[in-house]
Amino acid sequence: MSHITLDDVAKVSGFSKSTVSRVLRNDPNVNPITKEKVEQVAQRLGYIPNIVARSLRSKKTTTIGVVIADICNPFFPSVVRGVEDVAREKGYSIILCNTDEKYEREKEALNTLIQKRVDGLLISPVQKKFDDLLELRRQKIPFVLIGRHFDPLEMDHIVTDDIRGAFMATEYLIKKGHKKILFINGPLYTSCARERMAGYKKALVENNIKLDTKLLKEGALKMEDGYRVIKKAISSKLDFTAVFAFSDLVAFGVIKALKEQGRKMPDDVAVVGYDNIDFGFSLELPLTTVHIPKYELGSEGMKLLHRKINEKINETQKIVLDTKLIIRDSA
Amino acid sequence: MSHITLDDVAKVSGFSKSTVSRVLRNDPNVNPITKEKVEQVAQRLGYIPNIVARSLRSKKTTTIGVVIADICNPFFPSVVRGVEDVAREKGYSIILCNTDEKYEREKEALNTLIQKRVDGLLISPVQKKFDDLLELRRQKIPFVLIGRHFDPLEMDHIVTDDIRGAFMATEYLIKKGHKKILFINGPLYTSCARERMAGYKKALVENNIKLDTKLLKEGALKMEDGYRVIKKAISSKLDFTAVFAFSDLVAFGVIKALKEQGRKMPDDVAVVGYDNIDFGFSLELPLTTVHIPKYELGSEGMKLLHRKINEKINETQKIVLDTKLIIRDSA
DNA sequence: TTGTAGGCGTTATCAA
DNA sequence: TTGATAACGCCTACAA
Repeated sequence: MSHITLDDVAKVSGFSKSTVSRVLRNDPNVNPITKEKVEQVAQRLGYIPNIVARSLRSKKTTTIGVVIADICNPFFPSVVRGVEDVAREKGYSIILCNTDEKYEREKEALNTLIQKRVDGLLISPVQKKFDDLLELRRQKIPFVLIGRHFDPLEMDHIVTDDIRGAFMATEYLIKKGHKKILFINGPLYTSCARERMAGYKKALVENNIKLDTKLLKEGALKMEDGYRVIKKAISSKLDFTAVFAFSDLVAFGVIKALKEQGRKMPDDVAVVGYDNIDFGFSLELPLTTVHIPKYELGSEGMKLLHRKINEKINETQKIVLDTKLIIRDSA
Repeated sequence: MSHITLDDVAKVSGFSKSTVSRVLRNDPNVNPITKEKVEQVAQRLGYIPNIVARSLRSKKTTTIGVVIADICNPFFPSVVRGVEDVAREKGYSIILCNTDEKYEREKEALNTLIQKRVDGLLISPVQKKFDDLLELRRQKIPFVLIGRHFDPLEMDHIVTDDIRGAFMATEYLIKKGHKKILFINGPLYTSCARERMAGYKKALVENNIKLDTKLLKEGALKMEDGYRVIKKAISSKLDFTAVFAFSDLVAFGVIKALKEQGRKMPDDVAVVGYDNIDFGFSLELPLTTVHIPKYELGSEGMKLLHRKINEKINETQKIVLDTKLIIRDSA
């Protein structure tokens, strides 16, 4: 309850509200001596600017919304950290929302964030629907998509080269002699799942391996999903010598299931993950995986958003970051 | 730029601003028919409440600040998730700030958060200084400390029973026959490091083992710290048969260094961590550790904060959650 | 149940 | 360089 307002500082210092406001905003159009005096009074009274009031008047909240699936998914902390570092540097705070990949939650989050008048948004969209994003656009609220994008819709985004990532992973397995590569993909409503599928197929085609749709699974997001798919695959006697998982998390489930079945890795079955999350290196079986620049996804995404907010850029900006194959012991 | 304001809805619907305001806040004192009409108009015009304006007037932002060391530290995502789940349920958003254990950063974060008039704060304090927290108290802004606390200062907090946690870990090692237990503790300016030290000593005393200060190291927070301490200990021919690390992260560094030295675990050296972070189970060497209820630290912390904000509780609330020893393969 | 008036604390605009 | 005045969009108090 700092009851001290700009008005109080004005009265005590003897200057007008406008002048005091200028001083406190570091407006250059103010006499240095005045500035000094006002600052001293403000200091002495313990004045604390009310950003809510400032926001109402200036229509800027210096706050941005960050909407992700789940901060507990080891993919996201680095992304969020990248965002926050750049945001802080530019004078923004971030409001964090988890959607758990549920469209309704995403919609609610965006609604709240719109009502709170954030200056912009960074979103890793669920992609089951996108009406909420169109609404954002209609409201002319700047936003940048992170890690996923909508093909036909022209929306600013920053993603990784997942076609190439999946291609590298698959080709690596093929070069190792594998022909029956079980691909446990993510939900196909996500752009990254579709692109990884494209990369997987491309590698097969270029190496003259016929696509076997029985080796294509989709919808995996968590460790349990990988575990379940493998258990089922084995009980139904599916024939495969390698697994390419949608994420390291899914790969962990795969490895767990495979181990329970007594399959040796990488000899009986080779496993490749995706994301290169922390500690993937110190696992029982150090994971071969595709590295995604998570921190940069966040930091560069925030930089783009900042430009979108402050410059009037009309063209859609699309940033694609490189992926990299990390070879360890699991394949 | 939804230019539609409450005023517009009032004019179009033919009612006054107050009535419209009542409708939109679900104030019971309004004729259902009126409510219906107003809601329809609001809907038709695409009215979006401006929470900034509401906050200025009502002095409530429905936003709380969450100040932690680093979301990339695997300890924090669950904590933050616990906070966010409860916050969302109660109608709050969370602004996330990382301090990297730097007091200046904590102070800046709190400053910004105060200026943004958050309704309350959840803080995992750096503890090198606490002037900023006293300022918070002076301003009568509700806040709850998470995971750390200040002994003499009466501040609301939620922590885990680290004396007991460290006691259990140490005693477990002793029962296994270890007498020379290297304790790589965290920075002693943190309450949890001091309490774990107390638990460590208590276990020694109760088992008639003389404390060897050469086996006491402090200040470790990251993986590198654990790695470095072990390297140095070995090069200086320090004699130890077990290591109790401040965190799983530190333990990872310990294990790495030990492995490089060709020491077998747990036979040559037993290692116990702390926190029970994800994937600690699937490491090359599944980690024996002390479990901390991270999610509950966040969710219960948020519940307490919510009570602090809405009820006028004067007594300091102190919550202590249980810790639990998780025995796996590293010790 | 509804309406009127005023103010929350700041910045924008215009004038001096 | 400084000041007066009017918003920003909403809610609170009080009156009708």
